[in-house]
Amino acid sequence: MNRRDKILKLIVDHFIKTAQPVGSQTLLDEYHLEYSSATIRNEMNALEVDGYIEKTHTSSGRVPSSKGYRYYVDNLRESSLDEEIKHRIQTVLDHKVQSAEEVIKESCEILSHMTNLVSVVLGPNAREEKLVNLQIIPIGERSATAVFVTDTGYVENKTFNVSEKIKLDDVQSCVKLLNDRLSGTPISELVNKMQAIKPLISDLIVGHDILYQAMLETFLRFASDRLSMYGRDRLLDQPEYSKDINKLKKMLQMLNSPHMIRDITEQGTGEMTIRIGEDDNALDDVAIISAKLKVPGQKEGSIAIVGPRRMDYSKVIDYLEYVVKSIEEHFETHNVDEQPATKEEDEKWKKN
Amino acid sequence: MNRRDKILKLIVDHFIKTAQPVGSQTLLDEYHLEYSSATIRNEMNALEVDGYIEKTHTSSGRVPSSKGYRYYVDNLRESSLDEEIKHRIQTVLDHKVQSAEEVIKESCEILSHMTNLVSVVLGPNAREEKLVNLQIIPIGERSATAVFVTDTGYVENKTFNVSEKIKLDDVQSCVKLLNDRLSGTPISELVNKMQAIKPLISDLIVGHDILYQAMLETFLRFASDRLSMYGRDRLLDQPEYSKDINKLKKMLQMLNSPHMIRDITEQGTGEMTIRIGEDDNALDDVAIISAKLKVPGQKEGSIAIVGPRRMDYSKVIDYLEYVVKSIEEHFETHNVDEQPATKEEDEKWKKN
DNA sequence: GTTAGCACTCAGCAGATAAAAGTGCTAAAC
DNA sequence: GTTTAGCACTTTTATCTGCTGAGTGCTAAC
Repeated sequence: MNRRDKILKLIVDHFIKTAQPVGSQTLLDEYHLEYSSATIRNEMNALEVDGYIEKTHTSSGRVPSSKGYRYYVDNLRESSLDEEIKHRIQTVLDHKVQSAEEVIKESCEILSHMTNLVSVVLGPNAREEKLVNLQIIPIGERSATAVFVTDTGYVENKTFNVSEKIKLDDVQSCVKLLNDRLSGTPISELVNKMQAIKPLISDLIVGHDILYQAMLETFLRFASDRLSMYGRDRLLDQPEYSKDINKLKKMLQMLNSPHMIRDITEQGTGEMTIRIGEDDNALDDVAIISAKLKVPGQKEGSIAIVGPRRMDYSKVIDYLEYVVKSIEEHFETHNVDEQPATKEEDEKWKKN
Repeated sequence: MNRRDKILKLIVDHFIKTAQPVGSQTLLDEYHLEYSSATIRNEMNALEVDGYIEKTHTSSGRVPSSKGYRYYVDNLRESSLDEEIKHRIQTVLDHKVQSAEEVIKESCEILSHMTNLVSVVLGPNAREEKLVNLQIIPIGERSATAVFVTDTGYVENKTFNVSEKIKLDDVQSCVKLLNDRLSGTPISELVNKMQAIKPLISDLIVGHDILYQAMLETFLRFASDRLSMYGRDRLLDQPEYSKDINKLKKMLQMLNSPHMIRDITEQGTGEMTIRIGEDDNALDDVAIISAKLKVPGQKEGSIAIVGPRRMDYSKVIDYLEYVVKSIEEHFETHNVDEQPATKEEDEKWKKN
């Protein structure tokens, strides 16, 4: 590894650990480098010019930029799998009586616990679920129910109040428009598409915002029904959030937002997608590491780790990869429903 | 209402609204009282001597004490039911297709939303559920599973690792002790009883803390399976928590703790129990308003509102009462399974 | 190309000071 | 015997000031 890369790696490593901007002297003191702080400063300057690191103010230490993290993830990180995660996951898998759902749940809890980040699961089946039909049914003078039906037969509904009287014909044409445009849309794309349609609805009908809002909320409920999160409270232990409640609020909002389902689902080409928020982006100071999860007999699901950009990528990526692989292998080789006990296990039970 | 009460009421009212200590001048300015600030000060002094209000420091305004809140709740508050909550709950109840569980869920979401506090439900059936049997089953050299079974047939298990080898005999006698002592215990009392037994176990077995911890965690999972919470994130909007993350952490911890189930369940004589934390108490700066919920055909459940002591008691109590009563009446008069449509409703459907 | 040295920047912290919001007490007014 | 005006006193909070430490960038020498 060349010197510049080495320095970038150390900066990212150190910042991940301390959450403090890192300076040339600190780096020298901490890692006993064989060149002077001035040299490091020169390299840092170059790294900054190229956009890998940033300063928080003119005379501060450096902080990795989004680009810097990206480069780190792609080229600099070293793998880090320890025995503990292996052992804990193995314990879960050894425990035969559990369903796939339970195994996934427990694994994600371990994942969250060991990374101190939030883990999110989009259950199998849900990833490719499509909207089939949408209805708005008046159930009184001033209230109506929005109903969503998906191709897996799932129904979600939400009753809402309308403040003014809305014309039934308008509602009908609005529903027709929505069905024409949205039928067959996978739920992961639904929010995007709905946003695109919004102006069309607003032309069509008075009080469109109430209608639109209601549908969005129905969808939100719909989404959160198939999205499980573990370890949300652990965010409080991350210094970026414990020092700035507003950041925490923003983070929680985004975890609850209907866009979450898309962010988890939207995969790159590989098995694992690493999304690092850009400063100008909605993701902001957030990183999402998500992986596909294939369990035989079920459609594809996803597991993701969500946290601040300053996360231990090496650890998170390797842990997540290990967990997903372990679960997949487990369910490929074992048949969940009829579980033949191994000789070894038989003996243990007899001892009892 | 005598003058002292009036002043106490205003202090509590104002503090609930602003979360700031309230002084004599503020009170005068804000509420145009017909006596001077000096008189108010005298009364405040008396109220402080009697323990209804406190100072945060020598020359600060006053803050209601636990006793003050209590008195306020019992004697001073005025009922406050607005149309909005009635309307929103009614909308939920009008929507006939929903099960009791769904109705309760939606109502609690409304409750949380309109009070900006957390609402907690202990589902019907769960309140009187009793532990029947407890087992610890070794499933390998270094791991074991704790299993809980209740009288409703519910089973919860948790696999855990042991760091040292624990003798099987010890485990057995430990399990026996636990079963002897705990069988038939309602889940609400389980944590208390377990705590009492802890020293006995520690005499009995090496590595007892791991075992005890595992059982506690099993129970925690058990408890959280039957406890639903709504609006946890709204705590962030309460100034007491948005200014002091540690308080927030403590609050979340207590919401997650296995004691929660007891705090929600432990009822006084009436339908509604109002628990206001004492300073020296574990509840600390927390108030819990909980109500029994009886739905025909199911055992008793509970709905509770949890938040900082500084909460709008008038609103919370009346809202909660209204919601519980509405749900109960709804399920008393309506048979959920076969729903005869009223004439009025018939017509609405035909119009469609 | 590397590094020692130096001038410069800026956040953060410690005091100092002043203002604001309170209290308690006393003595006069009602 | 209350009530209240007035005043001295206390404490928090905000603002300014100066100082320190961690950092940078640049230049000149190695």
